[in-house]
Amino acid sequence: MANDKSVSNHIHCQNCGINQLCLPYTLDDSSLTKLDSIIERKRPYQRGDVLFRAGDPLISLYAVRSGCLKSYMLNDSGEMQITAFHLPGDLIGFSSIAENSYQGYTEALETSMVCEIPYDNLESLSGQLPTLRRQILRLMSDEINTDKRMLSLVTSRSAEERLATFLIELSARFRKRGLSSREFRLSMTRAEIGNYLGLTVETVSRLLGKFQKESLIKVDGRFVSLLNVDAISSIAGILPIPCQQQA
Amino acid sequence: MANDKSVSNHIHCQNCGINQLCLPYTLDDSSLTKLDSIIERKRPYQRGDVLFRAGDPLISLYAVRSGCLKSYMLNDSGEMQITAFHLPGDLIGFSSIAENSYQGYTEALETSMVCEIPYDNLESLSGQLPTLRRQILRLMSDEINTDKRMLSLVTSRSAEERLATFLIELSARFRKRGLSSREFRLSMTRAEIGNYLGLTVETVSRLLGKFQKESLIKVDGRFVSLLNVDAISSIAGILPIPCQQQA
DNA sequence: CGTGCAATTGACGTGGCTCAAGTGGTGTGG
DNA sequence: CCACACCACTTGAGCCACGTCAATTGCACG
Repeated sequence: MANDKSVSNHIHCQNCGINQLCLPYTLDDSSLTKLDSIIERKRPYQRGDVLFRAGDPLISLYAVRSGCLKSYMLNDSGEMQITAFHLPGDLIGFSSIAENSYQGYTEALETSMVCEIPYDNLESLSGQLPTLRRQILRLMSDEINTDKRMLSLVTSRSAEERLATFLIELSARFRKRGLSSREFRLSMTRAEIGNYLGLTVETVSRLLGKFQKESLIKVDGRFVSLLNVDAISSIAGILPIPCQQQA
Repeated sequence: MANDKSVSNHIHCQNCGINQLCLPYTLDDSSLTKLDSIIERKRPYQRGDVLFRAGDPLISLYAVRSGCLKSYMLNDSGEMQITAFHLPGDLIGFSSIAENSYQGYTEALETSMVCEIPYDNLESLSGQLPTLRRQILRLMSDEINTDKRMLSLVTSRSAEERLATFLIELSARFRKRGLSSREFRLSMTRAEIGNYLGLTVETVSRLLGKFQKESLIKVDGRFVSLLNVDAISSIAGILPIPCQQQA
């Protein structure tokens, strides 16, 4: 409990299985060593543990090594709005740079390992390493893109389309990480999925049931198998016959 | 029509009225001169003119000098989803860095002047100028933040709350630019507002009428006056008594 | 003066929310 | 080992905010 110093000194970016999804991508050995030297690795976070809260001064960005976390904001009425689920390789905290303080909360959904990257060190290191600088920009740009696509999803698509998109994108993220894209375990509750997609728990539950009845997926609690990826994709808006309706 | 070379050589970042909202913020004179030297300024864009299209290779970021523009994406069915309205000082194109190609469309809503900032030049210049580098990160971080707040707005707030928030935020952006925050002209149509907020034209029109009937605003075509900013803010969710409901 | 788009307004339909009840799994304490 | 509490999840019934469809008006432009 009191032990808060770095553990697992044998873990380094150099031998991290997901480094090509993370900051190290494209870095040469010497740059990688420099980056590795500023990163701190701590004990795992347990379900419900909070990495940071809105208003806390920005100290570090976080890179997910293992597990799953959620980021959320609280509005003026204290209601939670989940803005992202984080998987291994994801970087957390970009939204906090502008104000130099965290703009929301990040919390572990299950036992998770994260790397802490002191922001000031990263900032000055990026001055020396052009590839690191470019990778930071790439990752931030990517987050902007993801947010815009998410915006498009929730402003104009039906509940069914949103959930199908959620499943397909989660599946794709697992594949990128070398995990099964056809069968996986949801780290988040139905309520959290609903909150993220702008739906209620009941709607999420009903739709998962519907998808199962239509043999698109198989659901067993938190475990999901995608039985008909093409059909789910087509519901998600990657339509097979998109321009059939005509003048 | 064919004249595509830089005009208005007398315009420089140094004497630009909105430079403290834009990239130059915090730059010293010598850095400012360097930045200014890589920026190109072209003829104004007219309503409907497109700056870039999804898929075009990323050449430049754009800074708005005057006017108003919209950014949008097209989904697989070809439907437009507006992701941002841009006012003077805004930077456009951050979402395109990751893939090195534009990820959506940007189009002028009215006659607009923009500064074109060749991305490769900006990238290498940012290696020499730490303040410029930090400002880019700040602006990108800010955009991520704005998108997350927008996400929160459309996933969980009612039509009335969304429109009120839209009016309040637009008002705040005008104030920042030294314009009236109480009376302004909308550059976008009702349909564009609705598209942005995830509502239909009809709903936007009805709500503007309702707000007017309640003496919160006065509407005359594209001209809007905010008569009761506090009341609109409170509808927007900046509630006067946010924690009154208790256990 | 006619054409066309933006905006308004009304009538109507419905997707997804709300409320409510019930089930199942899991951890805890007796 | 069981009893109980708690939480995640499911399922049904009813309702309402907002979308859809349609008609009308107003304004700008050629």
